[in-house]
Amino acid sequence: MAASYPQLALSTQLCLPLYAAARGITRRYAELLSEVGLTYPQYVTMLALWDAGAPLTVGEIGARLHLDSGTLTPVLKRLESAGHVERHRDDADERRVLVEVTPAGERLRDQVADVPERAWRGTGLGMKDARELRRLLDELLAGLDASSTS
Amino acid sequence: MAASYPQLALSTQLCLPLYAAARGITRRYAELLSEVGLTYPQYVTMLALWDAGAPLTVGEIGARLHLDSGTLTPVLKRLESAGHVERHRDDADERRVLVEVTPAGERLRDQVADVPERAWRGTGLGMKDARELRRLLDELLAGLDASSTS
DNA sequence: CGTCACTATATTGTGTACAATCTATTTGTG
DNA sequence: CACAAATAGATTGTACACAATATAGTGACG
Repeated sequence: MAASYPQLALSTQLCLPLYAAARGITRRYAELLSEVGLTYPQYVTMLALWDAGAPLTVGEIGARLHLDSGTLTPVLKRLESAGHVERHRDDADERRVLVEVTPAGERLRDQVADVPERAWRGTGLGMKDARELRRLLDELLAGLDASSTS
Repeated sequence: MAASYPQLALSTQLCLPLYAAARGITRRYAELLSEVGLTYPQYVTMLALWDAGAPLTVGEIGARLHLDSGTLTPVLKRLESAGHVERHRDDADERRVLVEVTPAGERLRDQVADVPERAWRGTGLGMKDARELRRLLDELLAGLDASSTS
């Protein structure tokens, strides 16, 4: 008879709900964002830029979103051809590329201002649970960063 | 002066930590799974099949993992060509495809038995926090399912 | 017994993710 | 200053995700 492997049982896994919940909420955002022609990764990239209020390098965006240039470069190129951002080499350091929000990209902000509320509405997650979830995820992220760096 | 859009501030977003944490833990699993030649989606597919202890249809796997055939079909084909599963049309209903774990796929179970523990080690997430995180994610998943169905 | 709505899976096309590698700069260090 | 090591992005190749569509099989109803 085969061993039971309780540590592999689907019902005890934490990674699967995390994986499924992330895709689930991302899918919901994506439906709302398609109205303005943005994908979810494009949206969070814009969030990072809007939030900074100043041009960011590719690396700085990557640090905020935990994404590398292999993912960001094509995302930024699509945002640029859509007219939401502009990219130019930094004169002070020609290795770096500065990404700047255009006026059109700034106007996009109005159009997505209600997306978070619409996306989370109906998930049944209360304010208190949302805060607790956020705390646990931040703790997990900090742990992941710490142990991958060392 | 531009409006401040507090609901779009990175620091208040819940979707971004969720997105980043899911990719972070998936990446860690992927590093460990590469030792046996599995990707993370291939691993969770095997988990579902091992867990069921009997052949599952593509749809049944999809229901457990919240994935559709567009994602699962290529994953299952790779698992099949690696010799971990076999796929055949269900005689009773030719629309369905039954996926069965091979003896080689069964042996794989031993080799990944310690992956969850190794993946979570060092994240600093205690047993209590892990349980709480699991509860919140399940609640979120239930909410997402409920509001997408209606 | 057709046939039409429904179901299960596969295919196609677009857009990520990410490891590995490449190229152009920059920054010590002697 | 020469030049090796380090850094910032871009490129390449593989593998998801998922919407939209296509295809094939099933079942209920007239």
